[in-house]
This record gives sequence, structure tokens and C-alpha cells, in this order.
Amino acid sequence: MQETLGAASGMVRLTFLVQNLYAEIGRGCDLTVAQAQMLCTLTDRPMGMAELSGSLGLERSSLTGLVDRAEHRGLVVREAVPQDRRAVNVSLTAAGADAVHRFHAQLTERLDKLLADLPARERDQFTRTLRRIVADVPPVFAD
Amino acid sequence: MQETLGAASGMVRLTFLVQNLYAEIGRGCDLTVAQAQMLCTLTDRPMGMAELSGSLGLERSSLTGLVDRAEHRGLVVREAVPQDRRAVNVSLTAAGADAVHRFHAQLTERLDKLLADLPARERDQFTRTLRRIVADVPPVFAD
DNA sequence: TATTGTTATACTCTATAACTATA
DNA sequence: TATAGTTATAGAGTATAACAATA
Repeated sequence: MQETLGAASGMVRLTFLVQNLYAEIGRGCDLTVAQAQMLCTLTDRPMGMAELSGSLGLERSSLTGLVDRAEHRGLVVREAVPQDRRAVNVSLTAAGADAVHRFHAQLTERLDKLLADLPARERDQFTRTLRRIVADVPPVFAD
Repeated sequence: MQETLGAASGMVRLTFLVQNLYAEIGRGCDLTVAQAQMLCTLTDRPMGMAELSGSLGLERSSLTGLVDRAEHRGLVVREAVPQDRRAVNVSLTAAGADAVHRFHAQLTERLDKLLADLPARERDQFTRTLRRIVADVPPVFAD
């Protein structure tokens, strides 16, 4: 083991840190990690099951249960798609939108705080590089 | 939604990206995410259940099952601690060390590749900033 | 009394395979 | 035939609460 961390190790540890924050804030909003992730993805717009499972990187069958439980809790609803009777659109309820809004605000605040002590220039550079690295990642979280 | 991503969103998306890589490479090494994380943490040295659960951010009771399954698969062993008859030390077997070594090498390669197209100067700066941000994160992954 | 670790229990999450209904 | 989604099943992961053994 070296005394200075490489880029890969840094990214893994940042991931660990963000995951734990995600879980902690989720608990406070009564959301599991998987639920919070799904609601964040649906913040932008409603989606069909296939598209949503693709964005989240889950099998469609896994998503069925996730949506079932969230629908049971009143966070999302399935709606019929008139043009295609096989399909459904999953969208946020008012309660779901409210929960994800609180989650998003708290997580953003905590994450921004991680960078608060950095010089503004370093922070901006870090953000720019980050943006390049994640350019192709599905919009699982947005501003 | 803006056209440029903020720092918080960038960190969440990077987390999503790293998690998916973690899972993908884990599958190739026949390791679940939780197992890979545990083995990585034990790479440095053996640990007691309490310390290990602290490092991983899990309840001790959750760790019991995780270690049970890994021990069943021959990846780790529990060993008695002579000085304290309540305690056990969890350490990697040869098979566990081998699996985690392959996992570590592949993940590091894939993560480094994410930065490969960046100018060397930007990459170095990114790594330096990352190192500051994760300074207090437990050593769940090292070089 | 405090700490180490386990057990019992209950849920959530996830994948694979097989299925139905519609396009 | 291909696509959208579900069901059935099995296993992993996790937490809470209660417990035993040792310090």
C-alpha cells in the first residue's frame, strides 16, 4: 500500500462515501437506496418499464417488484399508454415528487459541503473534469 | 434541469458508474458487490467482526451472514483470537486473496481507462482533489 | 457493566426462466 | 416474430431486537 492514493482508489472511495450518504439521507426520507434512485430518474419525466430498467441497469423483472412496492407506498403510479396496450408509464405521485425533492435537496447540500473547503478554482476544475467523465452516464441524478 | 451538471450531480453519476463497473467486474470474478467490498477491505490485514462492520458501514449482525457465505465459499476464514475468547479475526484464504487480486486489477484498469483521454495535467489535478475529498473514508479500496 | 459476536425474524433487492398479451 | 411487462422462484443483503459468552 502506498501513502498516496491513485485515481482508481480515489474514485472507489468517493463512491463508497456517496453511497453511504445516499443511504443515510434515504433513511431520513423513508426511502431505500433503490427507491431513491428510481424516483430521481423519474424526476425528469415518466418512463415505461423497459426504459426505466435500462436507465437503472436492472432487469425488467427486478423493476416490477421495485415499482410494485413504490406504488404500494403511494410514491409512483402506473398509467396505461393509449398507443400501446402492452406498455405502462411510471410517473411520480405528488407524495413521490415531494419525497424525492427533499432527498435531492439534502443530498446535494451534503455533497456540495464536501467541496466547500476547496479553493473555488480547484472546485470548478474538479466539477469540469467530473462532467467529462460522466458524460455518457444515464441521467440518474440531475441538478 | 440545466445543460451543465453541477458537482453534486457529477459525483452521484460517477458513483453510479463505478457501482455498475464494480458489479460487472464482480460478476466476472464470481463475487457479489458486498463480497468484493469485504475482500478489498481485508486485503490490507485481517480484522475482527466489529472493526470490519465499522469499516464497511454495516451492522455486526449483517456482517455475520456476509462472512458466513464467504467462508462457505472458501474466500475467508474465521480464526480465534488467543487474547480475547469472544473475538474472531476474519482473514483471506488463498482463494480469497486470488479472487480479490483479479478483481482489484480489473477494476483499477477500467477506472484508469475512464481518465485515459484527459490531458495528463487535468488527470493529475483531478486525482489530487479526489484524494483530499476522500481523506477520511475507510480504506475500502487501496492501490 | 460493556463488548464481541450470533441468532431469529422480516423485508428489500436482484437475477433467471417461463409466461401472457400486444405489436 | 419481437416487444412490454409480469409471475414464480431462489438467493443475497440488510436491519432490529434479543441473546450468550467473555472482558
